[in-house]
Amino acid sequence: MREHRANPPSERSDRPRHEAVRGASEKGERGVSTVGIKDVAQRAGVSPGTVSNVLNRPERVAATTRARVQQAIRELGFVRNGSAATLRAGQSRAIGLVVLDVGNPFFVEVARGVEDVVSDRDHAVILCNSGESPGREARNLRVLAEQRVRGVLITPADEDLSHLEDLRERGIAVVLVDHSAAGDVCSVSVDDVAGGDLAVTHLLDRGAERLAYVTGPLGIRQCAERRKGARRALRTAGLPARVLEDVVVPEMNAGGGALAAEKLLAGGLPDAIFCANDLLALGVLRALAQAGVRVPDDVALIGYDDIEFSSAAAVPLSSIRQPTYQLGKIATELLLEECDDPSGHAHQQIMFHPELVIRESSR
Amino acid sequence: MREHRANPPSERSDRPRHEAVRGASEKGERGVSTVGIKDVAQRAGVSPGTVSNVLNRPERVAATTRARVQQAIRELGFVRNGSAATLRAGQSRAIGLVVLDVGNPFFVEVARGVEDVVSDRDHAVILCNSGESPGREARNLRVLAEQRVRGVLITPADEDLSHLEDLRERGIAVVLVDHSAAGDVCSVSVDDVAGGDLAVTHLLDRGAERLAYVTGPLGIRQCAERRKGARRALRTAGLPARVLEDVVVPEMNAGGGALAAEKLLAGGLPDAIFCANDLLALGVLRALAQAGVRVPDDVALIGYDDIEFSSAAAVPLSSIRQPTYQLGKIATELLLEECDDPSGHAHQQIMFHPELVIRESSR
DNA sequence: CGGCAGTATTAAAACGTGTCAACAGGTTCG
DNA sequence: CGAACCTGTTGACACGTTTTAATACTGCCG
Repeated sequence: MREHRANPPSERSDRPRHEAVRGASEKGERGVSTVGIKDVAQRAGVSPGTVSNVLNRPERVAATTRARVQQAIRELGFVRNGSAATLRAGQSRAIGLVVLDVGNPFFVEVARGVEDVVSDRDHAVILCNSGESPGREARNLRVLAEQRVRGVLITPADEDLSHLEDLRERGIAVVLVDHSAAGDVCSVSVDDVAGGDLAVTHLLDRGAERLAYVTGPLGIRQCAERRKGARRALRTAGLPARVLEDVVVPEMNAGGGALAAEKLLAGGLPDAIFCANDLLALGVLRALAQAGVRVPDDVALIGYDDIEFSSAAAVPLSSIRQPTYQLGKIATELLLEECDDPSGHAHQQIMFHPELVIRESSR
Repeated sequence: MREHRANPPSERSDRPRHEAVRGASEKGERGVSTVGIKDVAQRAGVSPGTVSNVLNRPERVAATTRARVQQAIRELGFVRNGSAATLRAGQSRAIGLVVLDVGNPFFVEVARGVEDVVSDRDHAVILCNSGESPGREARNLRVLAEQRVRGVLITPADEDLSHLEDLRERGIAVVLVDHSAAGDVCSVSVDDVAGGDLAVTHLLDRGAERLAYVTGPLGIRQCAERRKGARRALRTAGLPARVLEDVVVPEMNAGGGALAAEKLLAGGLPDAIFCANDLLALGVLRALAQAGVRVPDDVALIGYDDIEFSSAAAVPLSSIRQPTYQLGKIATELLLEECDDPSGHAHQQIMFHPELVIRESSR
């Protein structure tokens, strides 16, 4: 097992590849030489083309031949070289999924929906994390383009969708996830304005008079839309926008929530806090508890996404529930449909409706 | 934008590819034809080899030439075809990471460690989820082998490591994560026996006399080792093994925890419960609370992993903390070291020590 | 002015698969 | 009995990049 193939092996012209493979039937002595479709063909006594057919259109080859080839594949331990296949085909059997935060259970659930659909069609999914940074997002997209993925599911980190347009010009289908868009692209989303409205209306019903909205950067569409919904709720109730204070933090996780809570504690607490996601809310909750503030008695709190942990929190968290798994599932179906028939495909914008879940934190 | 390249286009022999690309300088009209290294070369007035050099060893080409090539790349919107590069090189610039559960914050944290190291060396990481199923694990490994990844980081779903041996015979390096192993492979793990001991010793110190161990399948090494540690703690305290009842559930998540709690409620509650991970513990906690059982007054509870949510739980959860991020980081460094110099590489087994974190749930 | 030591660039040969036109052998039909 | 057809199989080529050995160019010294 020497010399696994260091980077520049330089001279390796005269290795007797076939013999090495054939002679290694005792296994363990095989060495690192890869066995290719040709080796299989030789072993099975057919041409490489037939082996390729067995792999890709098994129905076109006679049952007995097929069996012989498959046995040769097993005996030699052949695994198809995906790069060569992709190169030849012009497309890989993979799609990309670019999310804002893999640490967020919301996206993990979306990913489950994606994977379930994709693996049925034996494709693979390449999961990328943009961390809400447009820079990382761009790098991820470049990698996906290099890999020649069939399509990309993405929750964009900002409103600039020009990178996506570039992808589509290259023939890579794109579906927006949790982000609605103008017209000429598929998208699957949840009505965030309605969600924001739902949350704040609930807090107002409960008697809140001074509110805070804890959020990530407003460049992120979800954050901006939920804010819009929140303000709509105020208008409906006949209240001025100034009763809702924005608290913007750079990261939408528990750390960001803690930071927001510090700011609020320093500046005077409101009656009620609406957080742009549950991670923020959990961070706020913990920081408030440490400061001796009682939820919901001193401050009511509501989050967004209804992740699993919310119901198990110190104070079970009210939240806005979204059909998360469905989001991933439908988006993937749309994407694959577009991949399979790009010309006959009509772009769709699908929008789900969110749902209010009331728990202890705002009771 | 018609006909993106449907599956069997059948006749497309005489398309004038070059012209199509060159003529599309107004962009938007470009069509789907891909621009390759040759197009760039032609545009910049150099040979394809030079373009390749600009991409891979910029220092070998004169500054003025380099600039011209880079401009051509921009103008044409060229992105390198990763498959072709991989095919030629025999290896892709990617490593695989196979985890038991992407939904588990423990593995998400490991993944962060991996990604931070890997992106410094501008490689990519392909994240796969085995869902604790050996079958899915095997499929994932096959995909990774097809992609010709440089190496694989894996938390095996069972004790059968033969698939990994196959990979290594193909020249794909393997490092075990959170799993220690015999001798001829690198591994990075945490002493699970010590962790189990720590947890149960703590519960015994607190006065527990009848215990339960809530765990996933004992085929998973972590579960088995933690159990071993738990029993060692009993022996040390001079107690018989039968005071610790095993409650095995199929999935190590909150749902599994709830299931375990039902069983315990039906069969008579113990004094103290040790869960093989925090997700299970959170599930147990919630189910107990619903049944009106108070933690820690009626039952003490301790989890494992110390994920972020544990401290924010309804009853803040005691747990066993592991250096999770480090686990991913060190494992990746080991893997890349082995990839870079397979012959001069000595396999190492690194083992960290876990730490007891006491919170409300066992106070 | 010839030759020399660099440096910059090129041409051509791989890498392993998928595709497609062509063909062999067999069967059915007129 | 030959023609038309069908099924299985074949060979050769193309996919886009990297790499290596060879070649062109540039000053520079003898």
